[in-house]
Amino acid sequence: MTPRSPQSEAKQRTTAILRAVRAIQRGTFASYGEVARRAGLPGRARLVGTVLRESASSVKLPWHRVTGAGGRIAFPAGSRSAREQIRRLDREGVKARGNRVLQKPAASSPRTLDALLWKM
DNA sequence: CGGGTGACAACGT
DNA sequence: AACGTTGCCACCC
Repeated sequence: MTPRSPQSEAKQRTTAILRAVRAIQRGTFASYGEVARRAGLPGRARLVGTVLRESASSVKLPWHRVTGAGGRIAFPAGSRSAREQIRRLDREGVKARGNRVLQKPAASSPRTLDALLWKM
């Protein structure tokens, strides 16, 4: 839909990504790759990271609900950001050990989509 | 145009 | 489980 100027396209991508991130339910989490897919941008996990980094200081987002593949914390272990993310997740009932988020019993299951796609 | 980089992912060893 | 590789994509020099 609509205009196809290079910058407006970039803007649309950003919007789609932010929307996908905001849609992650409290107490759940999703990987960069999954956020990208939900935003209609399969294969652009890195873009998700880029957008989050740029939006960090300008927009309020549940950024802590975005993890690396399989629940891995993307920030360096022990870094300020990593601890902050783990603390925020913990407050929502999502526990982590080391730099890895543990699966939450009933609530979040970021695996379901993959499970369906990959018949696991 | 070419090379380096990064809040990534998948695969192999 | 921990790395190293390769594929990707957008950006910046």
